[in-house]
Amino acid sequence: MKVNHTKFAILGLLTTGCNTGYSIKQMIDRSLNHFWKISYGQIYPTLKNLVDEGLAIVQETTQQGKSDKKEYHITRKGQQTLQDWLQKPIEEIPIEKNEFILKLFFSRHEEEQTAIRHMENYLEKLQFRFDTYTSIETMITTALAGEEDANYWLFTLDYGKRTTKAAIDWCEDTIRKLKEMESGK
Amino acid sequence: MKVNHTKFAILGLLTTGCNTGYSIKQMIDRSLNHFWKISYGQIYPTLKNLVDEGLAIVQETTQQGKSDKKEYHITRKGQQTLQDWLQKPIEEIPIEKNEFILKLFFSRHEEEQTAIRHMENYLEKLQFRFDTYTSIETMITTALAGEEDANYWLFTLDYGKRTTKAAIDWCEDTIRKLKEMESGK
DNA sequence: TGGAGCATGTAAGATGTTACATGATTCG
DNA sequence: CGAATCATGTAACATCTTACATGCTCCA
Repeated sequence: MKVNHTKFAILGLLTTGCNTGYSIKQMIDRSLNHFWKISYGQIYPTLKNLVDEGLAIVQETTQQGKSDKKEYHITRKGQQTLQDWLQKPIEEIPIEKNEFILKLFFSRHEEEQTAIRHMENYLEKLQFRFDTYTSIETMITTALAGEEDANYWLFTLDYGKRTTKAAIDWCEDTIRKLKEMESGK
Repeated sequence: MKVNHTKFAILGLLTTGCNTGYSIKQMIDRSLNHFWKISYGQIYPTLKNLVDEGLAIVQETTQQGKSDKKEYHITRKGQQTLQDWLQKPIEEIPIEKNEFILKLFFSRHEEEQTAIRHMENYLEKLQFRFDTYTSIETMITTALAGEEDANYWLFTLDYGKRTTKAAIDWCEDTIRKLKEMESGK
């Protein structure tokens, strides 16, 4: 029995004030981006499915002038479904498919110089990511102090920050080791 | 232009002494498991493609008694292709799709008690993973001291250990915070 | 007037998993 | 003798990405 987590991600987002496909996508890109991502190609069909299954309802707003807009709202049945999913503990820790680490694994076929350059490139990206997390954190702490969700959002961000920090430290140490390997030849 | 990393993972494994679909799968499950995984449903067709593209050759061993066994070996062209891929720096850090963090994000719909239980379950799994890394590390350090690949394998393991350790620390701290939230109600 | 943002959607293809089918050997 | 391990493979399905198509509003 396999569950479609994407469906639940969208169902969950309907409870956070996002109620159009567009705003769901935005929320994902801005806040869930470090542990989940979904494309429009999944969002719109899934939204339709949710309505078909009675987990959400849609109100089509065909306003004057303005283009069509579909507002989705979670139903009681949808809330129950979300609850059930939340209650269920996860079975396995996910495996992060990491192209960079994969390349590193085979790097004896490369020169140390190249490996070092790639490592520095990766480090830069990690630092950028860390800074992004920090600024989102500041934003949540200041702007959403009262929001009920805020605590949990901060937990997930903290997770992102800590694992990224660990990766940054690893990068720095590994660059050092690679430089030693190179000079010790 | 999208590259099929799986193809390169298999090509790379052909250079580490794995030369049957079965042994490739084993290596993936035992050593690449923390940053890459591939099912048989991908391995065998990919191996066939590699041969079609001239990146590998196959020697069919139809031994007496024993069942068929296909030994794959990388060709010079395959080595070049692997090299080219290794040279190319990655464009983006991967996003780890994490079901657990996704659930946590929506956890205000749950009771703290439940969240704590889930957290403890996750922590346990992380600790198990960490221990696995440690034992693989010991194995590589003792058994493969001379192996050319060993250094790079240890780097990737260190990455796994450090990020897992960071996640463990985060778990412990977050459990503490959740307990405070609960008692402070 | 042109670009950014708001807004919805689909079709084709890439990618990956699961379940199934088969059969030999080895070890307890 | 039965279970585990070695060994290869496919078909159906699930999942996800990319490219495309459309059209509005607001602002510089």
